[in-house]
Amino acid sequence: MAPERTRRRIPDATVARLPVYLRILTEQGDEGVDSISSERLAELGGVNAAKVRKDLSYLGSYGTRGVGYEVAYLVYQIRRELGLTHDWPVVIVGAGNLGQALAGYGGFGERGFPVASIVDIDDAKVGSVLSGVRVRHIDELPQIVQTKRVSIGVVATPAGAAQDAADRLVRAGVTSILNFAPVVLAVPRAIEVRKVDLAVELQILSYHEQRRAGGAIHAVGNTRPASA
Amino acid sequence: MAPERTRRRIPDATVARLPVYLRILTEQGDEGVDSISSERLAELGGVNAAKVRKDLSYLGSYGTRGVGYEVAYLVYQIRRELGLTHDWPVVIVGAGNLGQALAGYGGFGERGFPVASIVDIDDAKVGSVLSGVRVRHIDELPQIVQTKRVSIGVVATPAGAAQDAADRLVRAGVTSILNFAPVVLAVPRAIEVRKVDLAVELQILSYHEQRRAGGAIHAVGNTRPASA
DNA sequence: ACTGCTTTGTGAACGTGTGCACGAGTGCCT
DNA sequence: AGGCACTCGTGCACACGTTCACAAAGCAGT
Repeated sequence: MAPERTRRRIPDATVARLPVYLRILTEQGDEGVDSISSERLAELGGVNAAKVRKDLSYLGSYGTRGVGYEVAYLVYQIRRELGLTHDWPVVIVGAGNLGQALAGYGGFGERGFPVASIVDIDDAKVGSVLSGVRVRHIDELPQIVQTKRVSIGVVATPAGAAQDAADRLVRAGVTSILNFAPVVLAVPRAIEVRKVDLAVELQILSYHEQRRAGGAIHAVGNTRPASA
Repeated sequence: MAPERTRRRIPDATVARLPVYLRILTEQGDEGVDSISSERLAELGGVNAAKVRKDLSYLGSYGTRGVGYEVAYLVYQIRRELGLTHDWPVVIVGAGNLGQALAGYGGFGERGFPVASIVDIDDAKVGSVLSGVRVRHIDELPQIVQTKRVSIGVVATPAGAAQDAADRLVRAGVTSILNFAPVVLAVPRAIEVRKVDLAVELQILSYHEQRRAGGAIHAVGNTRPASA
C-alpha cells in the first residue's frame, strides 16, 4: 500500500518545457544530429542556455562536458520522465465543432495520445464517424474508460455542458482532464486539470496591443496617454 | 478626481487572470448579481481571495470595504485595461482542419475578436467559404491587414509552414501572434507571441499520470498503466 | 602528459509570484 | 451616535523561477 516515495520533484516550469525540448530533439535526431549543446538547444527552443542545463539536470547528469548531450539518449530520458514510454489513450467529450477538429487533428495519435473514443450527449451525433472514430453516447463513458484504460479526458463541449462533462469523466475514473471550455471546472483535488482557453489568450494579446498603442488608436476617449 | 495618470505595469500573472475574472463577472452580471466580494469571485475563479484583491488593486481601488466590488463597474474597468473597449479583428492563416474549427468557433467574434479573414497558400482552398468568411490567398495578407486594421494574427498551419506564416504576418504589419503550430516561432522582439500547443498540454498531464502511477518507472516491457 | 578550448552542472544572487495577517474603511443596527 | 460585522487594500515573509558566473570535466592535438 505504501506507494514508493516519489523520487525527485521536477518544478512545474521545467515540466512545461520538457515537451518542447523533446520535440526539438526528436526533429534534430531525424535530421541526423546526434549531439547537441545546451546553447543550440536553447536557441531552437527560444530560451536561455542556463535554463536548459538546469532543466535537464533535474533528469540527472546526462550531458558530457565539453561536448553536449547525446540526442537519442536525451530523447529517451525525457520520454521516460514524461511517461511517454507507452501510449495514453484519451476520450473526447463533445462531438461539436471543436471535438471534430481535435479528432481530425492527427497530432494526437502520432504523439502517443490515440483517441479511444468520442462521446456526445446528443443522440443525433451518436453513430457518426469522425476521422475513423465512431461517436458514442456519453452514457457509455464508464465502460469506455474502463475497457480502454483511459486516464485522460478532453472536454470539448460548450461552456454550459463542461462541468457536467467533467463530473462524468471523473465518475468514470479519469484522473486528468484537458479543458477547452471557458469555464473553471470544479473537480476533486486529486484530479489534474489543464485549461486551454482561446479567449484568454486573445485577451492577453489584446492587453499588450492596447498597451503598445499608448492611446493612439481611435480610443473611446478614456485613455490618457502616458508622458513618454 | 480619479488620478488616472500613469499606465502602471500589471504583472503578467495578473494579466493572465483578468480575462477569467472578466468572464465570471460578466456571467454574474447577467444573472442579476450587482455586487461581489473578493471571496466569492475567488471561489468562482478557483483562486485565492487575497490574490483576487491584489490583482484587482493593480487596476485601482475599485472596491468598497465592507461591501465588495460593483460588478458592472469592475467589468468596465477590466475591459478597459485589457483593451476590450473596441474589437480587435484577427486574421487566421491556414484553412485546414484547425483553421476551419477556429473560424466556426463562435467564441471569437462574440468576445470581440471578429475573424477579418482566413488565408491559405493553397489555391484549391481559396474562394471557399467557412462560417461566413471567404478564404483568400495568403498573398493578399498585407492588403487585408492594412485595410481591416488587423493587429492580431492566428497561425493555424501545419508545423512546417508556421514560420513562413509568421514571417508573412509580421511583414504584413501584424504585431501579435497566437500560434497553434507546435513550433517555436522566431520573430522580432517587438512582436508578442503566445502559443497554444495541445501536445505539450497532454504531455504535462502524462507526466502527472506517470508520477501518480507510483514507482513503475522503468517500465519497458511492462507498460500497463497502474489501475489504482 | 600537457595545454588549450569547449561545455556541463550548480551555488548564489536576483526577480517574480503567492498567501497571510492586519489596519483601514464602510454600512447596518440599535 | 456608537458599536459591530464585514471586506478591501497592502506590507511582509516566503516560495518559486530565472540568470549569472565559474569550477569541474572532457576532448583534441601535439
